[in-house]
Amino acid sequence: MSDVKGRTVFVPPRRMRTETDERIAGAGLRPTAQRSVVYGVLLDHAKEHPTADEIFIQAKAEKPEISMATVYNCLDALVKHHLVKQVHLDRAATRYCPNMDEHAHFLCEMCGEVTDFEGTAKPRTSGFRVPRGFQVTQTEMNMRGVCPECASQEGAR
Amino acid sequence: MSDVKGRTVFVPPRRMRTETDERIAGAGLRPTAQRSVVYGVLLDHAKEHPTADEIFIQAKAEKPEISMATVYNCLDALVKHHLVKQVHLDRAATRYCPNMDEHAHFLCEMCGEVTDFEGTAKPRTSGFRVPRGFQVTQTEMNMRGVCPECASQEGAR
DNA sequence: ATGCGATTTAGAATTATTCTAAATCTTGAC
DNA sequence: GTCAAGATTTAGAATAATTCTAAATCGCAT
Repeated sequence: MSDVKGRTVFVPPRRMRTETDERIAGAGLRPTAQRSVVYGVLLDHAKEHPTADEIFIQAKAEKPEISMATVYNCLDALVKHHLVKQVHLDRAATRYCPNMDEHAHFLCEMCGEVTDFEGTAKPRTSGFRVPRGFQVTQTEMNMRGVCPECASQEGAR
Repeated sequence: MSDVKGRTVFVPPRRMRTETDERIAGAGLRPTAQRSVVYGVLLDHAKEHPTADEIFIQAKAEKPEISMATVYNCLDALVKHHLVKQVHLDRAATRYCPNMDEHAHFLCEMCGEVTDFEGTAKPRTSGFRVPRGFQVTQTEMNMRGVCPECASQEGAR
């Protein structure tokens, strides 16, 4: 491993390039190049809550051989290992979210953008009665309405 | 309108048979036979949160000429007029819920059953920060875990 | 070096849903 | 009541997202 002048240079194997691989490995998954790219793309675009399709396009830019099936495989693996959440707000394509802190999702019904709202909802304090015997392992709060950008456009008309 | 003996008999037109039509009309929709059947089926099976497919099968039993497209049309109309809610808990077929009281949905990850949990979650008190400028018109709380039946089966093994 | 299970891949298959265009129904004007 | 106009329904085709399949490839453990 050396450059043209003969000096030894550290060329990190793609698989160790970033923190992504450590997180993938830490979750008990083999950190393959594809998983790394997919997770990386998702982390870079967390705000946008991209769909598999959108992730595929970005991933392809970094790694042209990647296939759609692999994007789905990787996303499934990441979801199973709790690095990523699926977001289902309507019947449109599933969106993916790498923010594992508890938060709500807000869907703007005018522009379709999804925004994270920070906070937590303990089943107990949320205002819902959890009947005896039900074991709740995950809660998810979704809201819909109009985002500030769309609201101001509305007002302007 | 009379029976074989010549006596006058009240044969209610299908469209006025039940309260369903009044509710449909009340929501500003023309109460057609199909809408009535679809809404009726949904009300009768509210607990099961049926899919369009399941509703189609039941509706077909009552009205054999009904088509799948019509079931979708009717459901869309009912949703638009706030008589029915769509439930999207995962990528599986959309489920429909005629319970318009605020409530949470619980999905059992073992058997797939959906259960309603009563309660309310005001966006403000829910524990989530709604940033200034966002207008929230609807909130929905979803939980997942194990239902009592599945939990006891688990324990028994 | 070699074999084995895990992963990736292209493309086919599936599934839920939406679209299309024609037929039918309903309503309101006359 | 009759008729036109618009709404609704219908069968079937089309679409979109996802899953499946079987073969190729990878990468670790021997």
